[in-house]
Amino acid sequence: MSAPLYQSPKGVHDVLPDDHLYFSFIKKVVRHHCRRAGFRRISTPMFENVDVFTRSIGSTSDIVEKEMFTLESKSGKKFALKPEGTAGVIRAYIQHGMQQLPKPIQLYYVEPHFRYNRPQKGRFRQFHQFGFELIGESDPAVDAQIINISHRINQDLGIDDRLTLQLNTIGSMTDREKFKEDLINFYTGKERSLCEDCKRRMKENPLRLLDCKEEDCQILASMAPKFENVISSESKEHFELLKEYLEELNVPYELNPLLVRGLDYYTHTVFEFWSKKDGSQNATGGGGRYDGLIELMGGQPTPAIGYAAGMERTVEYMKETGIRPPNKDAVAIFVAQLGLVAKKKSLTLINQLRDEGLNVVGAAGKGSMKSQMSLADRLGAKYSLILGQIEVQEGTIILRDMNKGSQETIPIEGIVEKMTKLLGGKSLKNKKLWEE
RNA sequence: GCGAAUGUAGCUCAGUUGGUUAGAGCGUCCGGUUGUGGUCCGGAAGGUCAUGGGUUCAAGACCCAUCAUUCGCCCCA
Repeated sequence: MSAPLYQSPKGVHDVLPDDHLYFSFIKKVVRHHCRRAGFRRISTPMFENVDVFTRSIGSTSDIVEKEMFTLESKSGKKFALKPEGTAGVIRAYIQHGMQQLPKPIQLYYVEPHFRYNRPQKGRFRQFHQFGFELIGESDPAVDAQIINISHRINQDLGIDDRLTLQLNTIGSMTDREKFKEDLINFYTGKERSLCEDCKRRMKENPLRLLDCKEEDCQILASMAPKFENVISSESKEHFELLKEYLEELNVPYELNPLLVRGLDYYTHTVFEFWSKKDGSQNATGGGGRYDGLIELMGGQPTPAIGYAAGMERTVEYMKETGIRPPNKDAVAIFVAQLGLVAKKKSLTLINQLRDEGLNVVGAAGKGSMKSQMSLADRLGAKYSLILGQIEVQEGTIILRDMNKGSQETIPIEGIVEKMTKLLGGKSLKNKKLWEE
């Protein structure tokens, strides 16, 4: 590739028309499921005060430590491009007094997000996520419903077979703090037997110590304190009920005691959808309960749970699975024309056909019949309508079936109705689009 | 943030141990005599060989830097 004068910065990409077929389809499926379940769409700004993220996600998490795109205003205010969706939604929830609204509050979003990390397969600096949050209900039945919706979305996108649902509970904030302490106590004095990564983990993310692949670390991990001994009976019961509900809903899951999420605000239920091929490396989405977050951000103590998934990864899995999204852009009719009078007539004809809700393209320039037909072919038009001087004079038009390669000359009178019938258009004539 | 590989036309790639005007297939455009696509045939356009330096009489090929992509690690969507 010879370098163009300008190219997109590292790790960020254009979404080209072919990929938008997938994006549109994913959005449609997400919207469908969210609406059915009472979620309403929200968009939060592309950037927030940096504190919104450091406070919620946790200042020691990787996302905050090294993956945030930060901006600074002339007056020295610090902002950050949003690295994930939940923090902004919760900020908006508190700011707009949604605490006063009847619970639960259910919100969904489809937005770009930004993380400054080294690009890789399925990992970009700008990427898109859809997600949903349910605020104000702590019952495990809600956890089951949220997981069920994400599972159903995967099913409708055709990628469910490629994924496994990993499920775990990480207890309450205090359970977890206690457990971290226990782990650190246990590992203190044993640092010599740990690999370099684990020495680092001990300081930064002790829960990950249990997840190491090194043999020596695994031996130690097997002797380490168990989370079962720390978890509160309340959290345990919550998890037991959740599992029952998931079985009732027929949602298959795998228990994964080592599943930890990278954001600090999670409590109790955590889950991720892992690729069967790449494991956690390419999780398509994940979520969990965050009962402490709203209070942490200055609101009333309120339980909540959410899920978010990456669109780019979803598209990748759809492609690998061979799922082709429907092409709503497909051209139904191509109108070819020859001569000035015919061209004039074809302009109104094209308009009339479009008013019937059909996708219609006509030759704009002055190409030959040959080049017009070839264009019709490449656009994948089902039918071509051909209007020349002779037809204009005779009051006829040629209707060509592009797949069969056959054509007939018919009266131009009633052609719009005929085409609408043939292609099943959805008339937009005399209809205000907002009345739909 | 760490380690490694790659970078030749819109796309997929050739390009011999450095040697004159840089190649193919696909795609694009135009033709194959009147107003008809998908096949076939012919022709054309399109590349300062990612960018910038350096070595050499000579560099797409060798060296360095930069940029981008890809693959591991870390982490995550």
